[in-house]
Amino acid sequence: MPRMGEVRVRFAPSPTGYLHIGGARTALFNYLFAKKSGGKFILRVEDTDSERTVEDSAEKMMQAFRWLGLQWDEGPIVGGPAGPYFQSERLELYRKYAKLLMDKGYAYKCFCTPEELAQDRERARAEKRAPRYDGRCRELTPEQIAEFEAEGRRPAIRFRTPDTGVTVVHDLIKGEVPFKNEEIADFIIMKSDGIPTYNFACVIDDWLMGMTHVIRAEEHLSNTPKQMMIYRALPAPMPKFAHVPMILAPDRSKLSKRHGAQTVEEFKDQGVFPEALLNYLVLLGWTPEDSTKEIMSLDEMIKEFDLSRVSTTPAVYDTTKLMWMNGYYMRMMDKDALVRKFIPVAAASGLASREELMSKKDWLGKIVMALRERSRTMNEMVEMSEYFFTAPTEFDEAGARKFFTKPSTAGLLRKGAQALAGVEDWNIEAEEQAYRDLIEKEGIKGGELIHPTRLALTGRTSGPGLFEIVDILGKEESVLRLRRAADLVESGKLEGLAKP
RNA sequence: GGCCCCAUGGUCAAGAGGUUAAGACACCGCCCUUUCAAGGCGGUAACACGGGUUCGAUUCCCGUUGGGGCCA
Repeated sequence: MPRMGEVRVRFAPSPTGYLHIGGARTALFNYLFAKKSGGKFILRVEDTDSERTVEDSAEKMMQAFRWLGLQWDEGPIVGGPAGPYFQSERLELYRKYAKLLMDKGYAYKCFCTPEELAQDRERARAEKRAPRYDGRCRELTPEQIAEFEAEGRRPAIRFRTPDTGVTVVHDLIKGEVPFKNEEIADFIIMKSDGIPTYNFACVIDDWLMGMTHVIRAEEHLSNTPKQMMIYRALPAPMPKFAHVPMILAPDRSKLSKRHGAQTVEEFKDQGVFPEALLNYLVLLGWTPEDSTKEIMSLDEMIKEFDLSRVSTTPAVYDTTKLMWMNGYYMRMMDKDALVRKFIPVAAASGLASREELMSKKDWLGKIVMALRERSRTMNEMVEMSEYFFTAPTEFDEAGARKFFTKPSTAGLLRKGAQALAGVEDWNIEAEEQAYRDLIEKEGIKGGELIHPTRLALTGRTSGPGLFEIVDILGKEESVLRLRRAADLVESGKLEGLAKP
């Protein structure tokens, strides 16, 4: 049994696909609220709609939670005292309580077929009336019921809503939200196939699982009075409700597949760090008391989280800021951590084998530190590191036009190669000194040698400091690439090698 | 269509009757500099509209418009 007074909250996804960022944010708020109050965070899978349930989806979502570091206290895999945590395994429970509500007169059998109901809705729409159930099966006599059943019709079960009065939701975020009972038509709690509807299963589970607070997306606010009616009929203690504003796509519409990256998994695949994603998400709809403080660890979020500071305004997510934040986390990360994260991504991209990478950790450390301030995601970093692993076969077009067209450049590159070849003790200072000496001897500006050298070494015009590159590449490779580039410049055959 | 929620810069947002209306991202400029970043400094940019209430409304109330949600 749950401890008396223990806070219990849940995140209850429908396994219809991947965990999207709106769901992740709602789950995060629940998690923070639970941890802040020393309570339990429960995961429940709402998989009663078999048509919409996607194979493996629940597993994928759980993986996403694990990756984010949001471990649930009760739920699938870990179990718990209030299980099972899959709704599909709780059907008997819903049937039992639906019967109880019928016995008490709060619910009744409805024999209207989905087709008939659809027709009614159609007609209502045509007549510009609110489509709502007219209560036609409300007062069926036992004889009529027997007759329908004799015809083989399977009834749905409807909840009888009050005709008068007001149901007010005392929402922890929105405040008092009143709904006129007359606006709420009798609604189905069990479909004719014996499957509960969302509103019903949700109440039965939240009740039986001992939820003290229901923190969920605002799209459920309009469903809440119906759920409250069920709690009262059961009767069951009512949890406190908190509806968090939605996260909208950049065009201000509801998040959907056509809006590009918006699932946790996609961000993971882009090389976004879980701590950065979490940090970004927590700021969507919530600010700590010191609103200038944006960078927060999960522990700090737990310490500072407060439902009263959750905003009432829907938020549009902005991947630009997420990317900035990820870059910030990257810059804060130390060498070893970066190397650890770099290896799997680099291996997956085919830059080098995992084994090879594992054997060159010191060398990778230099790469990672050179690129740390220039990349926002691990994927970007790996992409930028390419030339450390393979000599460039193409050269930036604008760069080649600028730095590889002067005939004197070839000679300069050769002299540069020679200078580097002469460096005894291979370290950044010595390498730079060799180049500086050459620059002085030639009486040229630093850039005249440095820019063509960078292009020769990397094929690119931007990147880490030249001597960092030279140092990482090593003497032999640097000299080789410089000579090869010199040959190329001399040949004048830049066509075909230029990358547009 | 009915009901419900929401409305501060391009985005996230603070503010809760009297403020030069914070901060962050993005953008622009300057500095630093071998490039690109990072960093530093500075800048452009907002209270949707109309009525009230009030000595005074971004802030409170009503409406309009717009967006979102639920009924589906």
